Amino acid sequence: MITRMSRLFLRTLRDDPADAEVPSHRLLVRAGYVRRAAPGIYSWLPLGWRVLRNVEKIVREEMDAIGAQEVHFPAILPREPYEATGRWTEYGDNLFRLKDRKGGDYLLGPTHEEMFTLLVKDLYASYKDLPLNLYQIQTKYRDEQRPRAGILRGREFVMKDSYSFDVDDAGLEAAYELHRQAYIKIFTRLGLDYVIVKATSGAMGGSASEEFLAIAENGEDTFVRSPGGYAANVEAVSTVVPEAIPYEDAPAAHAEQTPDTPTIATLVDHLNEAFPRDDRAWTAADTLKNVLVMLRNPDGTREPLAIGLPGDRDVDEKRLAAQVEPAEVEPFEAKDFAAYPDLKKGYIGPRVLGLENATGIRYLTDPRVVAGSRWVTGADVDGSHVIDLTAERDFVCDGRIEAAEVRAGDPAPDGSGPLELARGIEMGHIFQLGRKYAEALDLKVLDENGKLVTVTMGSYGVGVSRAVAAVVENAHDELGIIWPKELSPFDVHLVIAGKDDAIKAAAEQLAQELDDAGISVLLDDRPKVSPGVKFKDAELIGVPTIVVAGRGIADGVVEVKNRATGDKQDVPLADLVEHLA
RNA sequence: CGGGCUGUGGCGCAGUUUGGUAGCGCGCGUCGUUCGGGACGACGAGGCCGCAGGUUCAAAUCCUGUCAGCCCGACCA
Repeated sequence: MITRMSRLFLRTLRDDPADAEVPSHRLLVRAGYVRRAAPGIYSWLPLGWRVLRNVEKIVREEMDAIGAQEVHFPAILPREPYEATGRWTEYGDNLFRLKDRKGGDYLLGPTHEEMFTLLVKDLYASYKDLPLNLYQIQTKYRDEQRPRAGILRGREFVMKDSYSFDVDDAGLEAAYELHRQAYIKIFTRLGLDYVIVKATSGAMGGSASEEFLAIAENGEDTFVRSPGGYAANVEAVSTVVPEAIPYEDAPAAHAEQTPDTPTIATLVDHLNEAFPRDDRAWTAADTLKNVLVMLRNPDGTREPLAIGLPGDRDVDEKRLAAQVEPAEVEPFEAKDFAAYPDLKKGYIGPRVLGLENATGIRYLTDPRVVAGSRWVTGADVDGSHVIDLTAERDFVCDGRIEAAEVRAGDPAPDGSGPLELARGIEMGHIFQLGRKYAEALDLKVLDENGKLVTVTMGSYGVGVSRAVAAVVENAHDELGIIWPKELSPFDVHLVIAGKDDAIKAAAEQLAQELDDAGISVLLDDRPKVSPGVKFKDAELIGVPTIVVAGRGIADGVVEVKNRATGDKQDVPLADLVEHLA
């Protein structure tokens, strides 16, 4: 069927909408793909709906190809399963909750682990039924505190989620690898510039986990990569541990007066003035900073934690949070200091920290604090620091922690060169869930010995509606969108440029021929619309091939334009179908 | 939840300081001219000025409250 612009439910906007900031949001609204219905909630117009379905088609094909079977759950879900896994409360305000007329609790599904697990439990009971891979393409609901960036982060969005069910770890790993390969195909077909990064498992629990990030300036996730191909989420980067340093001949630690040096900067200045080094100046990296936080465990108990790290680095809150999960990090407040009189704020040293020392506070250090490394650090007396305090000889810690910020130029853990920081949009997430949900919901099967075993699961997601926006972020210019072939709402945008009946007739015939050949056509047959407007709209809408039927018709040719490159070429009418096929 | 900015026809905005007939551009309708890079003229339709109170003879404009949007931060399987 030929789609006619004269009848298409579409209105393009000449100006950028005032409430849109990021390119994908601006362009999808301007070009008439979506309209905002409520904060973070969008309606899809004919053009947008076609693109969304194209994404779904790619996802379906690749999921079907690995033997996953499509199902469809309700979006509105009962409370009980989410109560069983603790997520009714864990999700907090992010959950859209509602009540039925009898007062029963329901929720709009933010994700469907529980429902899939229960469905399998409902029907299957034997190892012979496994492995099993199920997926759905569903509308998900999360009442985000601050939806933003249009389609990129909405409160209602379309997601493909799939789940694998296996009897053993080997099966889970195979299912995971299958998904990984399928995702590579999906994101390649979407035309996204993406990277696969190691991720932390987050609140989902489980172990192995990777994220597929579309590389984009407007992305919300920071990741690192090296020239040698290493890539990881910032939370997952491990520090390269320096060699231990022999310390037999190291000078003894000595406490010195360092009045009015409450910050690292003032301390370094004071050191260089009062205790200059022979070889070089003191820097912040010579100091050992001890940061205190309070951890709140899921059961509500609180426990202090001290973190020792080089003074030139700050604690990265996300990295710290990922390390101490499921506990939550809270600030160490004045009243907490009051409870530990040995802590001298601004002059805290490792010798009062640690389970075996005065305060009994657990003390974890950055991996860079290796045996034999020498530090300037607090002397636990107001106005005094210790110089040459040597790790292992003069103090010990209770363990290591990866909580220091990662900086551009830091070495990649696999030796593949210096790290670079970049931003990405999370497009897919695969992980080996393990038995967390199966245990909570009691999904067990009989194994070949007739013994009950808990099923192990994997969970895999693709942001389908988000992909539409991510692709636009990746592929646009100042004129509008530039769709990759597989996503474009149409194969060809045919513009009638001219009022001649001969031009119209030729264009109509071309449209029919293309359509007959299975090439979908958007025909701009709007009467009384000037060619300039039609060209601008075509560029804004972003169909990759624009064909102009205009003055060339007299010579038996049309102009074929490549939206991406701007290349133009005259093609004889008779050759057009073959040229575009 | 903190900080900043903003709510006026479908879209983009002016008007608010100093209260007194609600305006401009785009878009939309009719007619005519135009027709390869967002054409022109004429006439026209469309607005409880976010909402609720208050002050006043009179409120888009002043006061109080409230709701919403956007951006930054915190949060985010």
